Amino acid sequence: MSDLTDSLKWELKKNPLFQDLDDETFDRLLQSASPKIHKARSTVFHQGDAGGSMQLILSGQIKISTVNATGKECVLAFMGPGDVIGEMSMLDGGPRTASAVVMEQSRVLELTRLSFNRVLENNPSTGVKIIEILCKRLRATSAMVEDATLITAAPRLSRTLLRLAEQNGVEADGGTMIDLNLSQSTLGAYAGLLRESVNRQLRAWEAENIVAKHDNKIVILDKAALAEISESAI
Amino acid sequence: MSDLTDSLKWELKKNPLFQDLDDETFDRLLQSASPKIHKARSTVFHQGDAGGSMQLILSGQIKISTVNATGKECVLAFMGPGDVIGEMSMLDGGPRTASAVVMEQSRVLELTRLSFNRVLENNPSTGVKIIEILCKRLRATSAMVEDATLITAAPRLSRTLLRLAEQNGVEADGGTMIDLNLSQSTLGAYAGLLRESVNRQLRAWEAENIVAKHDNKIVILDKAALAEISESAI
DNA sequence: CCGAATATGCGAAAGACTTCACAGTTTGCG
DNA sequence: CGCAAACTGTGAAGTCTTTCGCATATTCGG
Repeated sequence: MSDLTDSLKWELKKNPLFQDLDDETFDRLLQSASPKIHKARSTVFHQGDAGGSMQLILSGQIKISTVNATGKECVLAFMGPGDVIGEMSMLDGGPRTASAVVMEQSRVLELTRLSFNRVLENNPSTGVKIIEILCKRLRATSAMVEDATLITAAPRLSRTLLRLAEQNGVEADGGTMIDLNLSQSTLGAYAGLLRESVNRQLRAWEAENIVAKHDNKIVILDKAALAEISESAI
Repeated sequence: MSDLTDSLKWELKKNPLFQDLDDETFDRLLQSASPKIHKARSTVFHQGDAGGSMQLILSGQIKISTVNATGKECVLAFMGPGDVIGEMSMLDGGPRTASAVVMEQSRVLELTRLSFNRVLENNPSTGVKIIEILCKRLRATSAMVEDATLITAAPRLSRTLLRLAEQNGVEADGGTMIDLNLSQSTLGAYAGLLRESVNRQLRAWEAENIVAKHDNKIVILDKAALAEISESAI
């Protein structure tokens, strides 16, 4: 029996993934779904694990990242409320290609493959929603590949910031603030750069009033300048 | 009216994408599908275009790649017989994120969104096939992101070669031959390296009997050595 | 069959990032 | 409130790739 509150159910109903489901199907799906709290720095699932479930993020921030043999981290995505994570392994049965590490304490709803597949078999429109999610991921990941082939740090970081601004930007202080608690190391792992390089580049841009810091978050002051630096990509 | 031959139809039936379709649905889908020949160096679709169709490759080789503002190419994938390309834009209606450039004269079957959506709406299992295709793409692309964050040329190229060997490898000459006609530039654009770097690294490995050339194709002689170089990733 | 375009093979110099080392600062938890 | 752990900010040296320039080979088309 699920212990989901009505207000949570009502909240979930707004998620596109569930919008086309009739009440009965929706309720049945939620009965086998379990809400969980994950503390900061904990891991929702590990790279290499078998993945029989996906998680819908209700609150918090989670990063999807891998660590290679030498200990180098590579961040693939930052996910927040409304996003689902782990759907790939749930869908194709393959192992987790990356770990999900909690950046800010998060509340997630775990959906099992069994219950979700039942929905999928009988609701073609849910399949379409999943396809949309996967396409969106694929577009984001392809963009990362392109950016990652750039050589120098400036265009790489500028593209990364612009991408983050689109996904997590909020208007503030005469600029676009990237609403994530990012350390320079984590940003580096996402951009494919060393922490030191990120630091130096960011400081240089601060001096030029292209970016600023507020609340430990990055604010893009001069988007046009960043865009131009992006274009100068080598 | 489609001019597909019976032998072609029979061939298509074997593609997993169509396996679960009943004959009537299959025939209807093929009626609005058109077979096309594309010559080497031609483009099946352009980056930025609106994409209302996907292409099933019947024969040939096609590379999926982007070119940035500075003219630098980034190859996302090499696709061959049995693969579909362009499905992402067909499915989500977004613009093409990359161009499809023909490497060897190719025969493709073009499927339109309209006809395919009709199948999708009535055949949940086709949705599942598409989901599988997208998951596979996503795994491949994520792996590329990881590899691309590596700094030095040797591990990057070694991982690229191992990945290509898995996808397009055939046993030959006491090693695994990568069955693609790749120029060093193209390989570089795929690995995120300059043509010169690819050349130097390949020559070095040839001297160490780790790889060899046959028919202008790369043969991996010592997979273990390449794997070890991969692990030494920085 | 030949010529033009494309690919390959190198070498040397220059530049950018990485590495390593350390100090100061901030955060988080007891 | 205070300590420990993380994070930030920098400097200098070293390394590797990039860049530039050519010569040779190959390929494709006329």
